[in-house]
Amino acid sequence: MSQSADRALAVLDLLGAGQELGVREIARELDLAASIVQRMINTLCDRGYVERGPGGQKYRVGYRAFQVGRSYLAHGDLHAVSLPELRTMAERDQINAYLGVLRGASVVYLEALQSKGPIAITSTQGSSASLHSTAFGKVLLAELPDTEIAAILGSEPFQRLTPKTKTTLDEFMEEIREVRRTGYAVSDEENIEGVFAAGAVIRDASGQAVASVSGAVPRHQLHSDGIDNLCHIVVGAAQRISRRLGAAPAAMLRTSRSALQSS
Amino acid sequence: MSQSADRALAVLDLLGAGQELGVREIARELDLAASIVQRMINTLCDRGYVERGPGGQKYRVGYRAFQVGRSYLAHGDLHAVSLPELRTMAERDQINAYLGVLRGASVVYLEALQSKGPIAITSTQGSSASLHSTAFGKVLLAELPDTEIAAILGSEPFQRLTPKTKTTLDEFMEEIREVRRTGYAVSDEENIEGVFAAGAVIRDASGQAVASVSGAVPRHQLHSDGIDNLCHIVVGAAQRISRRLGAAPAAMLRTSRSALQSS
DNA sequence: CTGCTTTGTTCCTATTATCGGAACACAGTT
DNA sequence: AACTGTGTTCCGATAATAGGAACAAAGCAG
Repeated sequence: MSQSADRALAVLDLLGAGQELGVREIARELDLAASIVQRMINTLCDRGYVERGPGGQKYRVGYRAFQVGRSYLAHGDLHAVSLPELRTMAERDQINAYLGVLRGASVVYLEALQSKGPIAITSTQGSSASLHSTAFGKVLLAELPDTEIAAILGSEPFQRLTPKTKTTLDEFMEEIREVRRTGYAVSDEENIEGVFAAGAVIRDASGQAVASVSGAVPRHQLHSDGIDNLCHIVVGAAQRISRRLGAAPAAMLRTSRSALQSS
Repeated sequence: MSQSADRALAVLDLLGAGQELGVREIARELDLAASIVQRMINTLCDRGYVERGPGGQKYRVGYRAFQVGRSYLAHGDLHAVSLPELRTMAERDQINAYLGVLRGASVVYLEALQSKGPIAITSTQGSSASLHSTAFGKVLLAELPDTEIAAILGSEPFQRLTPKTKTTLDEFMEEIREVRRTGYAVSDEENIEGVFAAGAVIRDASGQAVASVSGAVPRHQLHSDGIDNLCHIVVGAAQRISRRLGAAPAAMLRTSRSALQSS
């Protein structure tokens, strides 16, 4: 809506990818005149959202963006309440523990705790993952009406991430129905090869699904009853978090079809 | 420099304080017309930097700000290299461990690990602290020329945070000389009552001070030789981190007077 | 050393996007 | 029902922005 503001944010978006960029480099990428980018950079620098890299030539994300972004976790009690549960999963149960929310067409990881196990699964706090291949995505999408799910997932075939990734809407909706019945979702090497994950939704006091917990372990590490065990731990954690957010125990069972958000 | 972009960032800054605000509320705070704020909010929302609160009326920081802000830690190896050292401090040595950088007239905490000890010291990742009262501030300022220190600290008397806070430039510079001699700094209940902290700088491959480690413990928890022990641990951690960043062992001893950054 | 290229940065004015008061729709209160 | 708050939309005068061109400095190849 506001061109200048939008361009400034576009610059920030670009730098948010992680690497340092020069003014003309950014200009080329965004297809803008260097002088425009220069002005945006200056404005962003003045407010600390962008800063010069060590070399003094290129620019990168600034400390203010870090501070402001951090405050995202402070809204509500979600993060604070979930952290102890995630820690337990990671430390006691040796499960990689994640907290995520549905934003746009992705899951955004609010927290990602790595267990001390042998294999490191590399999803970090702040990163995002696709919806059709993760337990996160299934469990969060299951809350929405079918038409909306299709709209969010977009055109088929969905991106194939592993041989086991489900790439058609039919396959996916089949599983969504299962998720709605059982109250949890699994991803059996559909997102990352060799990784098995389970997820369950977290509800707030109004009964709406606001986030999701997920636990992931190396596939080969699972014993015979390992899957049931993993699902049990994840569902239990999600329920305890929901209860501490004020969700009524009864509400945690029902599958709310109301929209999570609009946009 | 760019008015619109600056105003959009001002809105983000305001929301970054943590609470949800309405359009007119923001307009009043920033002394702008509601329609301007509305346009900025729309732009910020489109890009995910701002989102509607659960109520649907007010606005808050969005997930994109979180993601972009997170990428601040990915620059260089500083955070990744420091984390294990901080963990050791927190878990093995029962010390609250912090990693901070000098930005503007404050220390910004890149990491804040709480030890499992009895007393929780509440400085969180992303928060900031004053320079004149913390070990962080002393050790980072000691790298700069005297005139610049005075400029950054601003007008006397400095804000009194505890009875032991040093509030005059003379007192402070006295201590800075001591810091330059010993290579580390302490804050004896100068920032928070009952808290004793020690800090040491981290240098990168070029020998420049880029950050600082600090360890804090409850004052009464210190034994007779506790202070020496704390300082030793902190200095050791800072040196190991510096070495892993490529700093030459010799460079870690010298007190660089070169400017850390301009602005 | 010199010319070529690329960088960040500044200048300037036609143009265009922004400003912001006023008006609207809705919600909660009195 | 009148009032006061909210978020949101409209639109013409106006002021801020756009962006090509020019500059200084740095890096590199010949």
